Amino acid sequence: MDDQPRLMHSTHGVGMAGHPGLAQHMQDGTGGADGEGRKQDIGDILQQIMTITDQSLDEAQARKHALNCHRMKPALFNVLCEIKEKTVLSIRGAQEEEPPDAQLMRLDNMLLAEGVSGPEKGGGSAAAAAAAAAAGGGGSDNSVEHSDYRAKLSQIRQIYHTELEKYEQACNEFTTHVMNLLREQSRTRPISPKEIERMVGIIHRKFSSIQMQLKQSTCEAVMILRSRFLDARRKRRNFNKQATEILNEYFYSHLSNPYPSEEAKEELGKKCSITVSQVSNWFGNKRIRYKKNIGKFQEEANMYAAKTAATATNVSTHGSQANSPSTPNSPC
DNA sequence: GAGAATGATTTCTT
DNA sequence: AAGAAATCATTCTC
Repeated sequence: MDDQPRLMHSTHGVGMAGHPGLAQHMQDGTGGADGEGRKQDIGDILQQIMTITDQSLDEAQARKHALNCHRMKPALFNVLCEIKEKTVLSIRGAQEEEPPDAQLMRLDNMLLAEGVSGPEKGGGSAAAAAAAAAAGGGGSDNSVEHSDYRAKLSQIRQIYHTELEKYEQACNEFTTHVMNLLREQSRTRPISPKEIERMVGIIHRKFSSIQMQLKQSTCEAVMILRSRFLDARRKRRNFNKQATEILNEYFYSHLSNPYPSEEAKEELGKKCSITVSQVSNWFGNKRIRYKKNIGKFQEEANMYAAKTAATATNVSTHGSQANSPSTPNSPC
């Protein structure tokens, strides 16, 4: 009770000193002359506001309505909003730090690159393709591993998207809810649209930090998956005997120029169930190793020369073209 | 288990 | 960009 005059006085003081809105309202009233009467008016309103909680619900409701309809209400509301705005801003100014979204961008880029976010490319990302190409080796095993990778990646993708959607939905729902609540409350307490906007911003930041966590853990999951599959690239497996045979046959039958064309590489790759780059690797290795130690490979060279010669004879005798190399034999 | 063989990767050259 | 050369990392063979 003792407080109220002080409070009224101080509010009044602020209103007069710092808030032209109320001052103006107070001055351009209908009668004009008696400032004392206006002060009394505002004092009454504040008194009513302060005591509203002591009243019964019905009384309060009626009082609330009366206050809402009061001609001074908009002015008072504006003043209170301004006071609040000033105090809140001075408090917030210090604690409001803009989180660096560089990390968020990095995460987004990575998720996009890994094919987790963004359009689905038949479940296969660049990483999956790389894993497939790198794993190479025995056809069936490789494809099993590859599909395993793809399945796991799409699982991660699916979880990521459902979670993201859930967060977005929750964020929207919560924002709408809070906005409605604040709008509703702004009828009885000083909440400016600006403040509602700021509150929405805060909610969005909170939710985006949750999203960031989701993105981070998704990235981690992809990295683990990726490392499991891509680290297996060094876990090479030797080509099967038949593939090595086919490659050697080509190599020794083209010993004078062991550089298969792109088409020849593709054909060899198909025959051996390996990729074109694996064919290139094989020929690269073979050329350099042969050149380094021709003597060591002499026996092998002779063997394949005999073999291709035999095949050629067989072909010419039977008039069949099956199994013949793409280029005529040229024994060294 | 040591060393050879081999497929893949990296770096340099053409 | 393709290939040579060096090197790495794994697998095979003894």
